[in-house]
Amino acid sequence: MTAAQSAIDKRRVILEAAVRVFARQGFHTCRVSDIADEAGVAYGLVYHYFSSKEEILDTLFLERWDVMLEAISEVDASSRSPREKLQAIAGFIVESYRHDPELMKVIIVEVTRAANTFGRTHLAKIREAYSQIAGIVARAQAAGVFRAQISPEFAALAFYGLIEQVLTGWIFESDAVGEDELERAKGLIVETICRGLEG
Amino acid sequence: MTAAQSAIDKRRVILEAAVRVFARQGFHTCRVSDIADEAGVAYGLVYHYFSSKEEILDTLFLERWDVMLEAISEVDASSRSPREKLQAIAGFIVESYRHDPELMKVIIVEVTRAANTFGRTHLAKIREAYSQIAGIVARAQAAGVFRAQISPEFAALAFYGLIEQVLTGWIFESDAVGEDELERAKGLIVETICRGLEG
Amino acid sequence: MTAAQSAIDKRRVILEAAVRVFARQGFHTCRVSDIADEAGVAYGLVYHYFSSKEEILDTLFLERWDVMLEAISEVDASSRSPREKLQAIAGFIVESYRHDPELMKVIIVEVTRAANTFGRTHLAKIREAYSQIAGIVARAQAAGVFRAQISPEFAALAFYGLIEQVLTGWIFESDAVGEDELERAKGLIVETICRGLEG
Amino acid sequence: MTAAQSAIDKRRVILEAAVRVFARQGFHTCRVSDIADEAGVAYGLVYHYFSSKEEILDTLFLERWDVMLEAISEVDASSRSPREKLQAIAGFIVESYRHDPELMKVIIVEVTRAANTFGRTHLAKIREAYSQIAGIVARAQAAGVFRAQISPEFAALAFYGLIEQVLTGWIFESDAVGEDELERAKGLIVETICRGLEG
DNA sequence: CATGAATGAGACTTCATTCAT
DNA sequence: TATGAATGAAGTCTCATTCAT
Repeated sequence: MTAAQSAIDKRRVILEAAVRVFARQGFHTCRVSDIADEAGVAYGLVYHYFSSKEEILDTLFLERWDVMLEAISEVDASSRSPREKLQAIAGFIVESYRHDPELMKVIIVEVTRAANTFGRTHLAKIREAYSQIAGIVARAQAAGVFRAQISPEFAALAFYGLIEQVLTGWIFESDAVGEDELERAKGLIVETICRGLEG
Repeated sequence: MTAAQSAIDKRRVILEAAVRVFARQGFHTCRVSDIADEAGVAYGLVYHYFSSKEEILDTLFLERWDVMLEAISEVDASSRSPREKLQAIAGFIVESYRHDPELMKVIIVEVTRAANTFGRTHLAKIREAYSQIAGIVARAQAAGVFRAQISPEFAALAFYGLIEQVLTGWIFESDAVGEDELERAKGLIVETICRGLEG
Repeated sequence: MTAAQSAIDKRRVILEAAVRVFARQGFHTCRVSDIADEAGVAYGLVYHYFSSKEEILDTLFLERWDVMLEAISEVDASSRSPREKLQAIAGFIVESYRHDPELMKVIIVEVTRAANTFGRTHLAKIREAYSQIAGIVARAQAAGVFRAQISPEFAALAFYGLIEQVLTGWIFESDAVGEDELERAKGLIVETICRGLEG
Repeated sequence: MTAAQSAIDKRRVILEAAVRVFARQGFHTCRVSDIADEAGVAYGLVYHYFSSKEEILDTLFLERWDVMLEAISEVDASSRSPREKLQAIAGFIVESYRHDPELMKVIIVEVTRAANTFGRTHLAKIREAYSQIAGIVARAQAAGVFRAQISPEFAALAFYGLIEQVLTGWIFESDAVGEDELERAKGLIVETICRGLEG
């Protein structure tokens, strides 16, 4: 292993430690030293790789959010039906939670729902996701597959708000969420948003 | 004015000042002295009426949330159709925002979306609202008006998540929200949740 | 009962409440409002009768200490033998503790042993007691009843230090002190100081 | 000098500064910033080494008290006569005062005589000293060197109370205590407690 | 790269005391 | 006399960040 690789590794070790610490204690409650301890590195090293505690959270958010934006783009570019596209997006987010619940908890609880602090900072980035979803809806409406009564922007808010609320529910449920519940939710999200309660 | 009234007034003055300060600066960013200054009272008087900064926020939340829970109960007890009930609830919340946007901002941003701090504290209270909404859905399903595919709990999350996301959007929109947009949203919320995008 | 008597009573009620509160919580730890609550009077009334929290303690100490100084004077003026005089003084102090342990606790713990704060304030008054005792010893030495090797001032410190340590031991013993132990101590104090351990 | 040594030094510098500040202003009256200023270090460094102002006092007390307990143990283990043992203990304490009067002032005034606060915290530790002294007396009684009339526990209280009162007298005497007075006291303490005033 | 000692601004909370009624 | 609301100064502790080694 080269020295450069080691450096990259340490940076990654700190990021992964930060996920666990943020998930456990919350961004505001934890101290930088908690992250250093969890990573098993010295106090000051965190500041060698990141300029502030905030930058760590920013990095975690942006890395993951970009992955999601790309996933949404790919979905949108595919030849699926509108409903299948929403299905794929919901599925991707639920899978993200299944794969790394701690990271998703941090991103939702500390960023997208922390509307006044980090949410505000990343508002533009968050809205990119809404825009893409709105684009899917808009084209579905143009194609006559979705009705035009509900504006694409409103639809995007509704779709994303629903997903976020479901994830938040899981995050703060005392019990771990079962595999089958995760699987079922994927379908229900889209069923609800596309067909409604009255069905 | 009696002394007792004056006391109640000062307490109210502090609460209303806190709404403005929390809305403007955020709960964590503001200092207790900011609240005292905004209320035009001495520092210590805040602690005469409240045991901590947290208790002020708790008070604001509980006062307002109880009003909402009662409103939901009344709606539920009425003889409206399920859809009209959801319509009335969405309408009530939107009206709350129209009437006092700063208070609603504080409650949503600092409590219900601050999932890790105050949201956690008031989880049980917040879930009471979900439960009542779920009850409306459940009875609608039993009556065959709503389809049974989507569980009442999931439906409640979806309904409330949608509303919260719309309000959050308004809260962080740079422009003030127009009267007609508020009015239109009341209908769209229920239309979306009941009929879906495909409608 | 006249109005003037009522006023005197209230003052006394506050003093007696203060004894209980000081004994229970300590002078520094208790708040003026604790005293008011214990006395069943309004907050501000305490300041009607006393200019400060300190003055309450001063009053308690001076009232009781003057009684003791007078008792010592009377003993000294009597025609008893030196040893009987010391015996009478030790007996008086032990009886004071038996009669009102809370008041004695306050005076010892919060004043005479609080050497840096109130002890300092009342140093002169406390030394009056030492002086009187030293006088008894000095005259006993002049009369050849006590040996001259130990200076009267040193003897007074020894005598009073012994008594105070015994009382302090009782005060912080978890169990209440038995009647017979109190009675026995009266004799032991003087036996120890007059005859020594080697006897 | 290594970094580790430097760290230890700073901790010691703070402790020694605390002794001077506590002796001069008293524990409750001084501020943590006074200690930092006296030590010539930044405010926060005090909290780097100690978790609270209390812990500083605790450390000072325990360090010194343990030295004394050990000295008493050594004395007790020696082959001296009972009276010589008491003489050695009294001598050790008086020497402690001669060597570092400020530290002794802090320990007596702020801990052993602060019966309601730190004295209470360290009651068990303080009583260890009484117990050891009582042990010396008990064995002297068993050997027939001391008379059995006075219980060992009472004798220990008397002995320690006498010493503490003498030291307290010195501490609050306006003039510094002369070398010869210190020397003379060593003998008088034991002479008084062993032979009594009547001699 | 790595360490962790050192810095110091900042905020909450307490509570003795005053004063209008 | 009596009340208790109102005042505001003061002090502890936290912790992000810097820096010498």
